[in-house]
Amino acid sequence: MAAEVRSPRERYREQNRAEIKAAALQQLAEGGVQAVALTRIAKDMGLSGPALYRYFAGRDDLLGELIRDAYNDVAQAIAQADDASAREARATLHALAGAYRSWAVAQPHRYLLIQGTPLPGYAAPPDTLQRARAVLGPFLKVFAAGAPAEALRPVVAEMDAWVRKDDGVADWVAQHTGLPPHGKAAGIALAGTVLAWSQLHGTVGLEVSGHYAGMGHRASTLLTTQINTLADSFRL
Amino acid sequence: MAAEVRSPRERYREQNRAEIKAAALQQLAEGGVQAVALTRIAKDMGLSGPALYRYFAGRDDLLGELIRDAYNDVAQAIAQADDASAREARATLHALAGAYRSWAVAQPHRYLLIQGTPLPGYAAPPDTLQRARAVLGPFLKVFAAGAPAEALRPVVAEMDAWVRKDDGVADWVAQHTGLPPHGKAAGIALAGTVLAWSQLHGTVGLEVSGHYAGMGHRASTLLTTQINTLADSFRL
DNA sequence: TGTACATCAGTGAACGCGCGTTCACTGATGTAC
DNA sequence: TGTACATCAGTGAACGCGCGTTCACTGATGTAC
Repeated sequence: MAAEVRSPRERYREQNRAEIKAAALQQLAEGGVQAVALTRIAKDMGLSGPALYRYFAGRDDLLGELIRDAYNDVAQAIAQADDASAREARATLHALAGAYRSWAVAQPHRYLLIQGTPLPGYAAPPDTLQRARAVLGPFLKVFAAGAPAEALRPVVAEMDAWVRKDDGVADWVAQHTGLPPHGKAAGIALAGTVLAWSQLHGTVGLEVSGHYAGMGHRASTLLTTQINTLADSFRL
Repeated sequence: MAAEVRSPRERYREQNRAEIKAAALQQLAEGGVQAVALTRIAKDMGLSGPALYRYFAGRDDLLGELIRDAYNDVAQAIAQADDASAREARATLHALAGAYRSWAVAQPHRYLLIQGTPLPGYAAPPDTLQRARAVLGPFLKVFAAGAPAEALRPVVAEMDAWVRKDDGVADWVAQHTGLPPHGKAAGIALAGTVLAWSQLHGTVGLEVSGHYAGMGHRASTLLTTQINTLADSFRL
């Protein structure tokens, strides 16, 4: 990404877009998605309502941007944890899971925006799947070297079949692991990643939704324990 | 529950309440919580809007009822699976988990109503916690006989401390297991239950939110595998 | 069996609200010669 | 350096919508004597 030269107008425009998004995020944090209202954003910024249509095609467009940003942001957080982590597989796994949880806990509304109840009537743009996969990418590499326990065999088998059938997922695996899609390791990597994702969503989703409130445990303990068990079952 | 004698008026009233709730559930299924609108329910039923205030104090009251019902319903589904299941612990666990998932998949909107993104501005009534616990109650009994693996020690320790501190949870455990709150088994039962809950929510929540769409695995395989692994780690 | 009253279901009008979005427009900023 | 034009940001008025909720009221159903 080369730093492009931008005209003053372009810079002004981008700054305003950013300000609109920031206001939208604040409303999201305060009252959920339904509270994100163009009219009110405009008022907050000292603009008239229609002015926002210079920057976004409409409410759905703005929400789509927030979703895009959230995916990119959490993906980046995990990629950073990946870079910064030790080489040892189990430690890396804990780092990745921790980054995922930290991101979510720090901004629950954004986590719920992308992983919570789907927005009724909102049609996700086609690149959403890729963005979602980018988030989980670093997990693939960790599990690729795993040796799954016997009990995990059914999941691995399904993943094997999947990666052979779906070119998109084969590319995804190849990109993060360098593995050919027809080897055993691809299925293992996918199995571990999906299991990790599911368990992450379980722990983090319940925590972020406030369902652990008044319960006598730390979510971090739960997560650490689950990750350890998962690592055990892949002999990492 | 004795079958009480009801006056015609009372029966009429209850039937109407039920019809209102049914209409609300339909709207919930079609457009999420935000689509549940008293005005439109009334129109669907051939009534004027204000008429509904004879039956519910307002929109929040109606939503509260839907939430109550959903908790009761899923709790009953799980209790039934408990009754119908074999005595063997692992089989029972699979039955409970399967019932949970089946209920959720059959009516995703109701699952999301109670386990999805919290409704902004909706204050859950105080008995909600008890209802939520009732759902998970049958799991306690299954895990009470478990022998948790070494890796689970931190979670068990926190649960031990919790059950000693919180009378509500001690009662809950005692009710479903007959265990005294200060024994080892209480903490084990809680640990298994919370872990199961978390993993159930992970699998089912992602499935119900449509995040597995286009993925090459069956959610049931994932769940079965996870439950097996969990049962292994408790030596069930 | 009949009358007087109380309870309850339901109506229609109205209030007040905020929303997304369109449209014709004004004025400022940038660009080409 | 100056002029003519094009582009763009932003406005104000307006449309149309559905919503939750209150209120005074009508008519039907139930109850007490």
